[in-house]
Amino acid sequence: MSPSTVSRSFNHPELVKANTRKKIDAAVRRLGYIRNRAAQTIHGIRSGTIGLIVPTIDHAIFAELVQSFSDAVEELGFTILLASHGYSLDREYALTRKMLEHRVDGMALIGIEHSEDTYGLLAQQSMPSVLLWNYSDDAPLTCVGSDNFEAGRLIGAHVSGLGHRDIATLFPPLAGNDRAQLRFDGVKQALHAKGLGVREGWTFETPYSVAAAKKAIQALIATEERPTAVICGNDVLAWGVIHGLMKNQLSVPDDLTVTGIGDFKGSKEFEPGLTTVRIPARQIGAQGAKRIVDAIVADAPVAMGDLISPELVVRATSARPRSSV
Amino acid sequence: MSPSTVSRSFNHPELVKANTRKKIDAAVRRLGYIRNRAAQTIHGIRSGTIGLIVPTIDHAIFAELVQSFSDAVEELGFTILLASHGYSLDREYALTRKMLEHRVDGMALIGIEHSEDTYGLLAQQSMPSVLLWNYSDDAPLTCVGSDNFEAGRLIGAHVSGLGHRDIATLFPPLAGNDRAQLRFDGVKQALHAKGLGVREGWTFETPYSVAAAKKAIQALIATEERPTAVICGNDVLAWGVIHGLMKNQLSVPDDLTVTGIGDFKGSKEFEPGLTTVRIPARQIGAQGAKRIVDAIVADAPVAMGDLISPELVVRATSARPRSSV
DNA sequence: AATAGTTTTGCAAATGTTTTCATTTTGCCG
DNA sequence: CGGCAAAATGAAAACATTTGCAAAACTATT
Repeated sequence: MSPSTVSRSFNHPELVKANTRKKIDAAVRRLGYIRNRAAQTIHGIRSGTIGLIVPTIDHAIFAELVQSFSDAVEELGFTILLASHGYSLDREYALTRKMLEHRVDGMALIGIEHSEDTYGLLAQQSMPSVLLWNYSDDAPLTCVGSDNFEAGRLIGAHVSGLGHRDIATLFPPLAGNDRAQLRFDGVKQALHAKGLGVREGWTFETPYSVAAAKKAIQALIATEERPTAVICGNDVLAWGVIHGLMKNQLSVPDDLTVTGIGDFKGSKEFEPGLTTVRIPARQIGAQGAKRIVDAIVADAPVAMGDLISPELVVRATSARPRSSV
Repeated sequence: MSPSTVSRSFNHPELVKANTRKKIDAAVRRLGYIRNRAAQTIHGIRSGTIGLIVPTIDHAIFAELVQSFSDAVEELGFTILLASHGYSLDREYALTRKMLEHRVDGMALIGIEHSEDTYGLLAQQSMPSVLLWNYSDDAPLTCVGSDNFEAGRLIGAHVSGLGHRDIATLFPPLAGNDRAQLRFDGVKQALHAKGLGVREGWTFETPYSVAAAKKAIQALIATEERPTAVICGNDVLAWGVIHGLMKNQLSVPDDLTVTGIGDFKGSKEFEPGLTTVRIPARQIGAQGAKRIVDAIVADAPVAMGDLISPELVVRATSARPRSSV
């Protein structure tokens, strides 16, 4: 009947007599009582929330990641505080602060590049944190993700290995986006290894959308010289390119090879099936969730990260260039 | 220097001397102090969080909705507590409870169909709430969304108006999904109005994925008789159908008319452009956020809902059936 | 029936903040 | 420079809960 007993009945039921517990349960139901986690939280008890800040939820990639992360985290009894920063690392800092005010038990961010302030904040509050999506051995925090440089390298090697020499690239804006930057670097390295470079004027940067990519490729093919291959920074851009080419009666891969990175849902089923590099979003989300929750409940520093290897997936949008056949 | 002054300096800066405020700010920075919203919350002060529960984040539609809702809500100073129930209304109830324990200031749910318990809980806690995505005049709570029945009717009328008689439908599972159910009802009504029915054995239900739709349509066209049109419950299924047909060298719309519902990002740019019904997810998200925040800050019951009309978008995947040309 | 032990319950302090009220400080005017 | 109002600060109560400790209520043993 006293608050203490009610509290115990919720948190340590074995300490209260079955009979009292029953009475309490009845009263709780009758009054529609819902316990106040905010009041628990100020006792240093875990809030049961984990902050997740992504650049955007709008894109296929992150949606899949958020979903799997959220599933895994809920499974383990936590709830997600979600926010998106629209590729602004300053905004990311502000959002991180806000989540700390809410006393989240842990934080997950996308990528390894973050503002000094953000890193400082997390360290200073000794907040269990994990970086998702990209992996690097020397990241300042535990990370669970793929090697985006390697992903770029794989696709660059594949395309150049097919004999392409005139290669264009289409990437989302690289600033403040280490994932895209690393992929791009990987592509360049693979081409250099074959003595190739990306031609000046054939490296395009467009917003992350089918529409933008479609427009960009149509501008490109309207010019005199055409590349024989277009390496895209992700699958959405590749879809846009393919549709742009279809629109102009150009055939993939006969006229141009087009590749993506990511292997988003649907990329396999599309016709023609997209050649890409698989970055398993679901696995990253699930594994990342496990890591952070482990760190929280064990109250131990977050353990080593996980490298989830990217994997080349050759389907039907890449082929030898026509001239070289 | 006393807690009271610090508190005032944060919440009513005009009440503290500029000089003291400066000292406090310095100390705050030096110590890395972050104020504890949980402790504020127990004073009946708003928590600054809004609960959003969706069936899944994984699909294009909801991702877009979540993004726009989240953007609008952040703009207004709130943070989102996000969870997904995987189309289980019981799970939705449990998640709602959890969010109430976290003392969210408001709740947003998808669709109008929810468990008795969920509605009871929200009413009993007099929690400001809004239902997103679907609109109905006699919903138990304010809703901001489109008229999904009308969406179905529009596309049904369009397809039958083109002269199609042999029409198949491909929908996601209807149980516990009022949006899909209403669309389907709308399609049926439009066909009945023309004296048509959906043929027994030509109403398909598949999971919500390109892969599943592709598989389903390939099974269908392998049979003797083929429909001349396939009405899909959403754009993702339509994409799957189109790719399935392409795979089998069938042409859209020459061999079959294929339509979607939703007008997802990309549907316009895909080749051929998808005929569909636009349900403006961004607008719904933004408007829904506005409604709920208004209700929270005004401390008034959530006002009337908003009907955001669906709109037929005829592109290149629908045409008169060949036989009737 | 008294004792000892065990189980169950309640009391009180503590948590980090806000707010009301009272007290102190400041600034101004004569 | 004294007095007074206004401005700034602090002390204390309040919020909903948890927890250590003590009291109370049982149970079992003699």
